[in-house]
Amino acid sequence: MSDLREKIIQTSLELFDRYGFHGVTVKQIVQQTNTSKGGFYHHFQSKDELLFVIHDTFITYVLKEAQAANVIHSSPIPKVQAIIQSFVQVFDLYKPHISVFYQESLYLKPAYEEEIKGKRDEFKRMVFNVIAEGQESGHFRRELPLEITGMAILGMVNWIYKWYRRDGTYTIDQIAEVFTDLVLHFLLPGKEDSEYFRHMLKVPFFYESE
Amino acid sequence: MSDLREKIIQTSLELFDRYGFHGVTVKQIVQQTNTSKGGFYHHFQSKDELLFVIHDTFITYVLKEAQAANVIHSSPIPKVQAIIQSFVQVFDLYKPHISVFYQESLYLKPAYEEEIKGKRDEFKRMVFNVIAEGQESGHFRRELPLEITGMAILGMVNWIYKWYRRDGTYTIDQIAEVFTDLVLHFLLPGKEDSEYFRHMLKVPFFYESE
DNA sequence: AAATAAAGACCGACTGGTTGGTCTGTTGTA
DNA sequence: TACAACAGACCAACCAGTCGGTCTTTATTT
Repeated sequence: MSDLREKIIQTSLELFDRYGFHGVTVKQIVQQTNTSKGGFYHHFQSKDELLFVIHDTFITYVLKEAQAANVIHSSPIPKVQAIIQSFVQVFDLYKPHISVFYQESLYLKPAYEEEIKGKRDEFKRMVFNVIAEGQESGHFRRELPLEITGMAILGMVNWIYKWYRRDGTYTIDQIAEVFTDLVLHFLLPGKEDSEYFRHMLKVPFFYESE
Repeated sequence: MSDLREKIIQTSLELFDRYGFHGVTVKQIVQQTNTSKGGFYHHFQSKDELLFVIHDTFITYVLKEAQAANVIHSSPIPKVQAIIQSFVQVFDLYKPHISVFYQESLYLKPAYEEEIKGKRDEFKRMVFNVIAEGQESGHFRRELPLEITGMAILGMVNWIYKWYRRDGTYTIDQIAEVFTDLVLHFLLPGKEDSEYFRHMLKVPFFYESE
């Protein structure tokens, strides 16, 4: 495959990450890449297609990782660990992709958007399934509403793109460890929750009273 | 104060929420609002100022709420409860504002950006402080790295704007209850952690071995 | 109270600069 | 010779913002 194509993607990624998709012109991209409009449009049908390609390479990768983690393990607990682990680590590998993914997905043309949405939903479904399995098998707290708990997990991980820096205090692996710890702490049933309930004004709605 | 100004903001909010800041032209805004370019630019210096106003009304509100919650309670646990509660509820009140806030903040002009950043950082600092207090007083697990834990909480809550719908399965109050439960479950030391550690491959780096 | 002045609110045709994309080439190479 | 890879001048569309002007409300003077 062409060398220029990859170079254009890399350059665009850096520019989009800093200035946003709409803050970068095709002219800027080709100048920064040392090529021309002709070069650009030889490899991409449009600026929108470039946006799609960036989205797609990222979500495809994440999906594959999750599927792998899902197959390797059988018990819900290691599954959750593996999925969170690999999911968090993606933010080190694909940070610029991810920024674009979450900031600019609104601007994907309908045809592109549909394809991305399909893969994104499949990933979400996988995460939810693992939690549901754990609840059914009794490993995880049954009283937790699946939807809310699942989105809480996706949220805390996804948000990483807003604050993670390679030269920050903690490595991506350390972050993954802490996140796994946090998630397991609220998923696993813990003894009597007396200490917890003592500080609550009322019993939360989702606790089965029986 | 003028009625038109508010009407413009409301219309813009709906349009930005659906099509993004760059997907909406001033012309569209004034047509949808039944006014004119003149009407628009009489109330706003620029399209960018409108973007700033939306950012500012939201973050100012959140900050005030957090400060109130901070003052009312003295013990860390009710503080955390109150802050999460009010923070989550904001997503019902200000959903479109928040979408714009997180999707388009990249496009704020430097002067505007600085002002927003100041308030946003102050809010973040407050959340972190509450956790730190709880750790010092022994209410919360000391081994958790403040930075990562804090960002996990901010992440799970902030992400709500991506999935919350008023006509969804759960009300915003129910979501707030579950989130409070999740957070307290990973903050509070409770359960001896044997059940948890049994499933870990190794002791996480942040556990003080003492 | 009437007349007049001044200020504020709003209108909409117009513009200057920008931008994604095109098109006609040119170069290298198999 | 044929074709892919790239160059770069060019264009039509679009868009934020302007500006001279109108209408309405408020303030000031007579």
